[in-house]
Amino acid sequence: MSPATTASSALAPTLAEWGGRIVVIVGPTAVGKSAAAIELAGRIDGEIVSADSRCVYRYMDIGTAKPTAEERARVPHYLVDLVDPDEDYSVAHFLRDARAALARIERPIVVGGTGYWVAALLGKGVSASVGPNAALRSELEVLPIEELRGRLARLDPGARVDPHNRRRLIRAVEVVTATGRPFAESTARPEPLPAVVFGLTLPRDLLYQRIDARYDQMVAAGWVDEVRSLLARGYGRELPAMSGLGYREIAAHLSGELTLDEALHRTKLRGHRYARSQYNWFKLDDPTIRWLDARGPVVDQMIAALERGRR
RNA sequence: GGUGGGGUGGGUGAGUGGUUAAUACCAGCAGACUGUAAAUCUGCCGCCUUGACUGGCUACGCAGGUUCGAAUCCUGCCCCCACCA
Repeated sequence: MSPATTASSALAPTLAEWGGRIVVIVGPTAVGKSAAAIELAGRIDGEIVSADSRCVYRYMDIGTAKPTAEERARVPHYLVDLVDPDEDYSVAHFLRDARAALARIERPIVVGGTGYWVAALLGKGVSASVGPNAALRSELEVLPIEELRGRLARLDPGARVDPHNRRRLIRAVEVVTATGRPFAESTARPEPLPAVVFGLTLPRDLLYQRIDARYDQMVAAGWVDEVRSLLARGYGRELPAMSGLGYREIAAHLSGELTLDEALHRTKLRGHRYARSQYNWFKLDDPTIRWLDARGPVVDQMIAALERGRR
């Protein structure tokens, strides 16, 4: 429970009063989701549930644009700094933890750019309750892809999986092996959570400018040292946690493979691509998302929409 | 001034007579998504045309030439790089 709750709960509608709907803020990277969420939280006495696959890792703060200590002191944040960079954390953990958080927060604001996670939380996503099988994975990893396809076809002739996508093929084999049932039947569909979803967006060229500027700021804020200390702690760049934009590039710079400028440049370009791909989860023509131009008074607009929704 | 190397589609850069609108990568655009999701994978990507299979046009520094046919061979010119003077 937030420290501010007592003071303002009389004024702020609870989740139940909003028809039990959870506020969700989505949008591409660097569009301003976090800032908007923090401002919104301050005004409605809300608490933030992060749906960001990079913010769950400890020691990775600058490059993931993790909310700062000050921000976290002002507004409670959930699902941040949960695991060390060499630990497993994936959508299943997220669903478990996010649901647990939602269950004990009165006015949750889910904020995140990880489309798959948000979709899963809202009930659109699916996930089989089969954990990773490291031994099997490493065995399949080195198999020629045709053999991998053949293996899945023998286990489950009807499985529909992208035949080019090794990772998906492996996952399907893993699931079918564990359950002994067709892949399609292993779908676990979580019950949908009622939500009001706000999307923040910007024209592409402006968004790219903001992405670029943000990476410049991150470097100025000591991002290179952050990566250096991660490596020094023994967190190698091959870790999934290190797949966050820029970490491997900066690691390559630290080992002399790239100049800092080259590393930064590549990171920016990957950032553009990432932003683009986020629109595949949050589509501008999705009628369930209330899109707002990030240049506008988005928090006012959100509050107005929520007020309207109450009546 | 001389010698050698080179000028290819937004960028880098393959290609050395036909199967080449032209490999690949990047950028850009669109899409997929059952425990790595900031991951992984797919499609498009000269111009015009067709709903589509298609059809047409223009292209590999510039200008000529050889050839049935040239980005690829020859000649001249322009520009760039390296070395020599």
